[in-house]
Amino acid sequence: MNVQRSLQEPERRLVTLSDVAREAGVGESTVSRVLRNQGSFSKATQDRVAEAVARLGYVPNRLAGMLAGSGSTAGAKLVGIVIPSLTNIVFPDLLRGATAVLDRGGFQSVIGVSDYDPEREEALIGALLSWRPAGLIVTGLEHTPGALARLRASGIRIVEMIDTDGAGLDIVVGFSNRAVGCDSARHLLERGYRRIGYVGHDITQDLRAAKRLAGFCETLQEAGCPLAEREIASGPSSAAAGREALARLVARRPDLDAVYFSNDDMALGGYFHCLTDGIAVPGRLALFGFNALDIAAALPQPLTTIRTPRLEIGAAAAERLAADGPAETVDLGYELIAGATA
Amino acid sequence: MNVQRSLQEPERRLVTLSDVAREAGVGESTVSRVLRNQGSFSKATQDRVAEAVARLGYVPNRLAGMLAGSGSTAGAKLVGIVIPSLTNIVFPDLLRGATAVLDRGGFQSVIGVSDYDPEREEALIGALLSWRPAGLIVTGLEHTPGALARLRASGIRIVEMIDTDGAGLDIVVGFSNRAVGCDSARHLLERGYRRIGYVGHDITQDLRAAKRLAGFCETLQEAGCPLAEREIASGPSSAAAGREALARLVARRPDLDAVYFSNDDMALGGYFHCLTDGIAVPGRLALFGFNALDIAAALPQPLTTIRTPRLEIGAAAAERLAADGPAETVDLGYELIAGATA
DNA sequence: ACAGATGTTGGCAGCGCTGCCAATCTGATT
DNA sequence: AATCAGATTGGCAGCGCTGCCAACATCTGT
Repeated sequence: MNVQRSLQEPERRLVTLSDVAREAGVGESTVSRVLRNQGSFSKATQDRVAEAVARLGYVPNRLAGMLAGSGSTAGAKLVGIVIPSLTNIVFPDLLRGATAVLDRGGFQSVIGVSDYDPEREEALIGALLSWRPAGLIVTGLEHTPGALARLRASGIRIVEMIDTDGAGLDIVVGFSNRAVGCDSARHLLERGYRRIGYVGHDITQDLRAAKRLAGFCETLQEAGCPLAEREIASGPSSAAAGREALARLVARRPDLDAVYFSNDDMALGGYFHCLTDGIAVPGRLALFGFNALDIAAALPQPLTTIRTPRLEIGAAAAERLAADGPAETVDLGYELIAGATA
Repeated sequence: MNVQRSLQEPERRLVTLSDVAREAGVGESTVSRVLRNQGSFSKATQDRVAEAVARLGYVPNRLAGMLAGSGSTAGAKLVGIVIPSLTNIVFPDLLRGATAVLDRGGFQSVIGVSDYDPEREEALIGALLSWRPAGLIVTGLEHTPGALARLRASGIRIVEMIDTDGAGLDIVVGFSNRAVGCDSARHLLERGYRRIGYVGHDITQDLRAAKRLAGFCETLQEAGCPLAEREIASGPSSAAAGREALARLVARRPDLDAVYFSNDDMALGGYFHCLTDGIAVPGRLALFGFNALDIAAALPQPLTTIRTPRLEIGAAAAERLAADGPAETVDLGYELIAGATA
């Protein structure tokens, strides 16, 4: 009850496990066992420890615990997660899916955001590795040589999320962006659209979008109906960028009858442009997005788009990380949402 | 160059600092100094250490470093951040602002997401405290008694973000949600709207929205023009929820001339309902949001809303955490964006 | 009554690193 | 040549906890 001392002492020493042991009149290892609910101890001991903990306001020191426990079976219950951005809802969703599973398994997760910068990703991987995590979840298959080397050398479980178009290091969970592009093209072709354009954002930043576009173009090509025109907005994807880019595109090519967007953010902006300029959708111009944002379904005309299993990917990544199965690629697929815009 | 051993040994031991010391032919402390670029050492030594590190593929163990360094000046360069959600863009923005500053200061951040659950927040605070962080950034001023007790007992710097309407523990950075509500009401009143309704989401989850509404209602009341009607959607805010809720509201009260939304997500849904049903905005019905989402500015009619300095709040929170100034409340204000919908 | 299970407990050596201090070396100063 | 400040270095004791092992205590069945 007396916390006065904190006012006097220059550096109040924090309560440690051995303080608790002394207070409870038991050994340190006993306290440790009780706190981790591991091994055996009597009910009486448990109560005395619990009391002592409460009385002293003891907070275990995870740093020490993980250090001491490292190298053994229990090991560090910790995983690192690297994502490129937090502003695109895709990544928070992946995070939610992963942390839900991880939390349940008693894992702590440490997150790094690379801002789509490969160099920064490499640095983050180094930083996260220095936490000695049980595993690492990263985004995409493309990494700097340095990052790849570190990941390989780490000897821990690595999960690469989202993209299955290419070779992974260990475990890969996602879907084929390339196939998404193909299916999107097929959908437009089936509906009779022939003068098809593309509106995207800076593709050097977003390799997955590039893969979708590649699949899209290829399918159009095979159908003898190549992509008519493309308009790339500089900078990251956003509704504003999509709106402006579509405006430029239709100004240049008024004959287009359908536009494929790099994602729903861009497509929403495109849709708003059509509303503003009185371009009939899909009569005059069809719009096709990617990601199935919640908001895209609430538009006056629900957007035609692709739903990706983001939470499921995050969850599957986390599950694979905890289990120790073989290296494998898990394709969770996607779903074409036939809205009212294409 | 030979990594064969990993194939033989059951548990390959990780390279440690003393391995590096041996390889470089120097003492452990020397390696430590070089790696942290602290204290003095010759260029020659530095090079030899760097080589040894590269040759061995050494990755420092942060866990050990922080444990050993704890209690001293350098201490743990670590902060914990607790936010209620990742799906509402507000929080990723706060995070971005904070981590940008924190990274620059050499801090690592560990993030916890409470899902708007106070109990879960308390648990997260406990978990983060066990990392022995230099400080903690939490969201809002309302916490469970248990959480408050832990925060107080921790003895570390605490920053509460976003909300300045109430008493904080230590440092508070944000703006007055109440004032936002008042200003929003004033704007509508000035423009001549008199039959004003409210569309919100589950307010028990979002205390800040409740404060805005309180300020809003009070100002209307003072103007002798009380809130005419309100419609609350269950669950979290979303465009779909806003759309449906507004539909219900106008069905019940077709006489309303303006609607205040709990935030832009909801307002966007409301706007879409108006487009769908041919309700003229703002002629027949004015719409007012909150948060100034990017997408709200790209609508055919830019949404009238409130821009909040999210990045700045995160950054200011991080700065205050690192510095050790006095406890204070920092009001970063907000900006009314007069769009075309109200 | 006694060996052998089973349950409970404490001691102590690390985990890998940093802080502190003493040792050594360098060059400049007297 | 002696002295000294400053630069450079290594040794070692922890940081707070967990894993391992030995020491008991208690309970079986014969």
